[in-house]
Amino acid sequence: MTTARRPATLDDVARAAGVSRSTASRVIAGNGFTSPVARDRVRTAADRLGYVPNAAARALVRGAGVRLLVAVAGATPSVLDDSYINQVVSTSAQVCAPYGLGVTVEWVPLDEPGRLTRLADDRGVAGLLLVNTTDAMLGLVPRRLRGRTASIGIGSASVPSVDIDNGGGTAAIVRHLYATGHRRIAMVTGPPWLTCATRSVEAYRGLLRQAGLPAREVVGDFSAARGRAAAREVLRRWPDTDAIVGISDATALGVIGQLRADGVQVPGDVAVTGFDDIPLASVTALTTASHPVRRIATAAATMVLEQRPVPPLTVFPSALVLRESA
Amino acid sequence: MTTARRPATLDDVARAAGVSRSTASRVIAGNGFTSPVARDRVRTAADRLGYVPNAAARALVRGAGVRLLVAVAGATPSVLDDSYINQVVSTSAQVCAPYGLGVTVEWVPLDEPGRLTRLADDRGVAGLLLVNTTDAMLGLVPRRLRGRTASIGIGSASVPSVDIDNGGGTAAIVRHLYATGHRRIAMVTGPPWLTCATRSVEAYRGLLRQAGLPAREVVGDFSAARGRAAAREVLRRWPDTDAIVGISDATALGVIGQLRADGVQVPGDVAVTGFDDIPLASVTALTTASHPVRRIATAAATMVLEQRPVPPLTVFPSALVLRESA
DNA sequence: GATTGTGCTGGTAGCGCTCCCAGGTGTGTG
DNA sequence: CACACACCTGGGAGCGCTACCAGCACAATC
Repeated sequence: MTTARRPATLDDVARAAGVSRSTASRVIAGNGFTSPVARDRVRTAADRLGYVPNAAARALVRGAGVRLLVAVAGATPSVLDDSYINQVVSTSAQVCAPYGLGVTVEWVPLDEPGRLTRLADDRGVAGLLLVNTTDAMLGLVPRRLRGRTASIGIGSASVPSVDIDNGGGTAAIVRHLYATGHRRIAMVTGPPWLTCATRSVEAYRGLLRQAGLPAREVVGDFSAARGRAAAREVLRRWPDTDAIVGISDATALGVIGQLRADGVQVPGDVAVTGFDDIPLASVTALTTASHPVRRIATAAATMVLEQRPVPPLTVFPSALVLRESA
Repeated sequence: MTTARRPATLDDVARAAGVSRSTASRVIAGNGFTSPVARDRVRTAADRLGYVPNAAARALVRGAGVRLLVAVAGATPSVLDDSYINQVVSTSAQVCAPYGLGVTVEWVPLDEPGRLTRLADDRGVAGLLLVNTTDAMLGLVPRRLRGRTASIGIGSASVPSVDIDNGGGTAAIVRHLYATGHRRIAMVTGPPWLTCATRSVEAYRGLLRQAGLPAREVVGDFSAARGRAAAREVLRRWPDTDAIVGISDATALGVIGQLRADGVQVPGDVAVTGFDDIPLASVTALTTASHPVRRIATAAATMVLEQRPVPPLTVFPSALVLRESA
């Protein structure tokens, strides 16, 4: 409305409201004593001038930082292209917006966890979101950011974390396969250094051991491409396999693509399951387990932004989603 | 290595290097005259102290802003959940990281483009990335941010834009269908208000008209769910359809899912094509056109960050990707 | 009436940085 | 030898904001 050549500052607001800058600051920031009269006048003036607090100035004086750093561990920088990571970043950005904070993603090489320290030492970093967290990273969070850090996908005492119940989800899947008569169940796993992936594998192993069945594992990396190759490897090593558990939906879709290309019927000859329940899973009729990434990311980002002191570990349940591939 | 209780400031660096703060600033920021000796001493001191410039202070004095705003137009806030948007946000965040800038996403309702002004008026906003841009939005970019704005997916004189060649990609697909003998070609379109989606539709219409064939259009929205419903509608209205062009891969996969569920052979009875070449397209053997979202987003974000004055419109070519669905 | 609160206000010192300006050197030109 | 002009430096102001502190009024208490 106002033809603001120069955007309004707190001084402008204070002058327009006929109070001091201090009072205006108190009203806007909402701390300290203010009379109803002053409150009202400052608010009106601010509205009229279209005043928007300057995030940089506020951050500077508060020593607060202006962005959330999403630090993703991985073997190569290409982890950042992953759709899971994309969702975490995008969701965090949504959560941060109302706080006037931005989001930044960075890759932390597996063999150089120290990179985390360097990245997080930037005073512009207001909080830390650890993804694909390794144990090494937990010890490298700068003291300044303790209490402003959360991890997605690892259980830890030092840093609050939020995760899906990988073990539970995988167990439900394996139980379902067993219940439907499968006895020669293979798994395409995730990278072994990833705690959350490991939990799935452990659930798989545990259940098979309990049933007196041998495990058949091929290492994967969540990708569809690796899933294709892994499918071949599984059938080469154990040709009588009648079910393949994928660590992710992408993996499973890769497996299915390869099997069908090789003339193997799914689920006729081999049942295949995924994990994540991505939108395409319903279209491709994939049996999978739910993985509400956005809810997880929202919970984690909120933990950081609000400095929730209490819940050290939040676990979202994973529900079995039955479709046709198994 | 230094036990930095308090993080190093430029003053600390200057003191350690034995120069004034001004000189240190010049060396770090890399502008103004500095002697090789001073440069070296300052750099060494900065390294030793682990100095990282304070983004907030820098932004404050430069009047610069601390984050890139990705503004996405759409009917509902759920556009922000879209995987395409996720990729744009995530890629932008990667591009912004080295600049010390964060990223924020916000939804601009179709029926309230003015929201854009309010969001962009925040002084913390250093640049603007418009996605799913409508004409109304172009006029609402605050003056302060002209020249710090780019649009993904619209051709416009007022704002530099970068986009995929939707028309060319779709034309290549339609030509391929025609060349392989299809004459009753339907299309599941995108939302009509979206310029970039419209270009695809126009290419489709133009080519059919040229060939003397009637257009068969059903409105979609890029989603797989809508694709399923649209497939039904196409076959209900034009039962003899022998090819369906999807506006996106998700749409196409939805179409395929529904067709197969209804006992229609793909590509035997009906050929189906997508657009985007998402990772799963190769797994599902979908014929499609490439759409390098990350390269597009990188180009757009870079335009904003570096204030490229020159290229008003960058168009990435879209290549036909032949697979088995058509 | 003196004293202690309680509620509110304005002045002011910075947060860490950049940038302008006034100066300092040293080298070349009239 | 004066002068211009390059290159380089330090001093200092100030970006917009918050937080601290002193101070004022008014009421409640002794």
